[in-house]
Amino acid sequence: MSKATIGDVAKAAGVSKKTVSRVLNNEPGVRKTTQDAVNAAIKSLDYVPNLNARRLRTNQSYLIGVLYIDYPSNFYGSLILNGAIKACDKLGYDLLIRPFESGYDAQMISAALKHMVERSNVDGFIVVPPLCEDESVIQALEETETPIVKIASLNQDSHISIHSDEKAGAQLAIEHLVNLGHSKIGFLNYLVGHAAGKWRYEGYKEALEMHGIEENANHVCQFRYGETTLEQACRKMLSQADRPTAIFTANDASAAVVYRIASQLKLRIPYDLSVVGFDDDPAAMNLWPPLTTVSQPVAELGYNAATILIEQCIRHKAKAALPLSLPELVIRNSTGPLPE
Amino acid sequence: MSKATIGDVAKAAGVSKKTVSRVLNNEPGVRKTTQDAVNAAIKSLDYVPNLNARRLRTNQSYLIGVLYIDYPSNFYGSLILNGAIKACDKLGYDLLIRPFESGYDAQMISAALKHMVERSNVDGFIVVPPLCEDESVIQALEETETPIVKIASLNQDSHISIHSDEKAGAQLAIEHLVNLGHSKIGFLNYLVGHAAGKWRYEGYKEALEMHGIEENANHVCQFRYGETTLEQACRKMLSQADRPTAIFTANDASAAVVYRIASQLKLRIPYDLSVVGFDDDPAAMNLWPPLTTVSQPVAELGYNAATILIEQCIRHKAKAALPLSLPELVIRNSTGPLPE
DNA sequence: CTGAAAGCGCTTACAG
DNA sequence: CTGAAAGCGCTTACAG
Repeated sequence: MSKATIGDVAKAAGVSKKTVSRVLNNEPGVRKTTQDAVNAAIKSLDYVPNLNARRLRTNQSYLIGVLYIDYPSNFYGSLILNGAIKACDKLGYDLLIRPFESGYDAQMISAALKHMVERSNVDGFIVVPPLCEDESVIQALEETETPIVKIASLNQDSHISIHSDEKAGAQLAIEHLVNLGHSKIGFLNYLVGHAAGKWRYEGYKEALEMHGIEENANHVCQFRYGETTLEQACRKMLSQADRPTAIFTANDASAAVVYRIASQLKLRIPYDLSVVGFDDDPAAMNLWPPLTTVSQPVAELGYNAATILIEQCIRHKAKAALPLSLPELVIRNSTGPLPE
Repeated sequence: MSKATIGDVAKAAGVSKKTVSRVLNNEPGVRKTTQDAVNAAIKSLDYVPNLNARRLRTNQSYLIGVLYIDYPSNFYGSLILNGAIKACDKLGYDLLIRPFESGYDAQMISAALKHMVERSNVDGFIVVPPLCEDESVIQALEETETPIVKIASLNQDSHISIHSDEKAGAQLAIEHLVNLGHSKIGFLNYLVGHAAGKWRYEGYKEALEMHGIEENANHVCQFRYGETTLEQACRKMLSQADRPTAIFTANDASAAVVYRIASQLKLRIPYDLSVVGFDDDPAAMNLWPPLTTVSQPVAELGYNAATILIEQCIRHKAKAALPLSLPELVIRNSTGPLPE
């Protein structure tokens, strides 16, 4: 097991502990032949540095915290974690997760953050939406004076936010519908207050404009998540004489609502109505016909967030442009040509 | 912030560092008045012990790892994590998660475990099914010589396994159906090879026996997870002249299959067919009519697993009887009286 | 019941 | 390009 210490390696390589330390940390100014000798000793002794000693000495924990709301079937959060773990593995960090119940309050947040910072000494935080849109959370975070990176946040002034080009994703959806001949394209947004809802709506608007289609207020419904008027509004939209022939929804969960209402109104998908969602949520796998949707590389967001947090915010390496992931259109069976 | 050290506290309380350490660790043999003085100093200095120093000195990480397979909508895994985190918070530990893709292989496992043990120095592991039923995983785990606690494992000889009384849960389901007048009660098991599948089947059998009902081989279907013959078998079972009037499924996902087949066969739930699931899986929330199912306290399993791992396996406190959580029947609308 | 000394395994600050 | 000494903040092993 990992019993060898830096002293054993130093002795085996015929150098000082400090020189071994230099090699371990890729510090410059070590002769190539010395490096090789040290590396050989490391290998032959099966040496693994003692992280706890390094932690004590450098006063860093090499731990980063992820704050998210835990709700059933949170595929988004899981993928963020997966991506972040991959980045941590690569950079020598570990991930500390901190799920909150949806009924969290400001006091629970600040107690949890205090615990993570004072006891576990996390070096930084990744904050997943919708938590990163909660001012009380951000404020509590700022009080800890610990670096943070947000994911898909509306407010990008005070902190770095990692996201994909969701607007472009929405445009992909609209373009697909226009190519199928549709011009009466509705929009159902259940994510008002989220960056995602805003960006996807912007993409919808700009794509319509690009194709010379006028936006029709009767074909657009926007709500906060949890507002139960969604179904009524959807029913109303689809019951109009001048109803849309296609609907783009800001998330797949809303698309499921459209399916239900369409079935009640005897509108067959895709023959009478085309539907495009957003998210490629596995929970939508049960929808019939299979949903055409926009998929963004969520794990990549988690990976990028952790990487930027560690390299730029913690290690203060040179800042580079933030990566912008690209969503893709996944064409399945819920979209079809404009009915004659 | 947490700048004060044990030395500052010692000075403020007029005692030695060792005595402060005794108070911090609840070691016996400190006079009450001394304790009070130390605690007052701790409070006034806002002292929080430096975990990294303790880690280095005690050669423990106060970290425990959780191994699980990551798949979409893994509500079970999430609840285990939530419960385990709660226990860790209470006992001064942190949780390191390690999700594997379902296509994992033995080499990925042992590389990941090596990393967690040698680099992150985890003090113990919690292993979630179905990973804990994989012999290659258990073997790799044993090679690390680190304590482990399994959750709901078939093999309970070599390691502690935490689970609920799933057999009793299954019996609750059958009793409910018997009370509604049913005696032709089918069983659909999609979890062969899992402890859950075994225990739920045993509960089914014993409950039938208890009520003097003979088991009918044509009313029982058992498969490994992922075998696609489930639908066919279910259709066959329900197409028989002597079909069951009620079906108990070993998990909610299988109940969803029953719903689909029943709909194809024009069997109305619950009028023509009663259905009881197991898990109370939030993914089954979309089922109509709402599914009667057995719910086990999954977060409690995670809590108990972490507690036992830390107190018994790591700290070697006195062993007590393992806790046995109790499942509950959640009656919704998929079960009704035997049709006339 | 309490304390002085040593040391866990690294890195920092300095010297050469 | 390399190293000797000191020290991070705790706990262990011992002494009284």
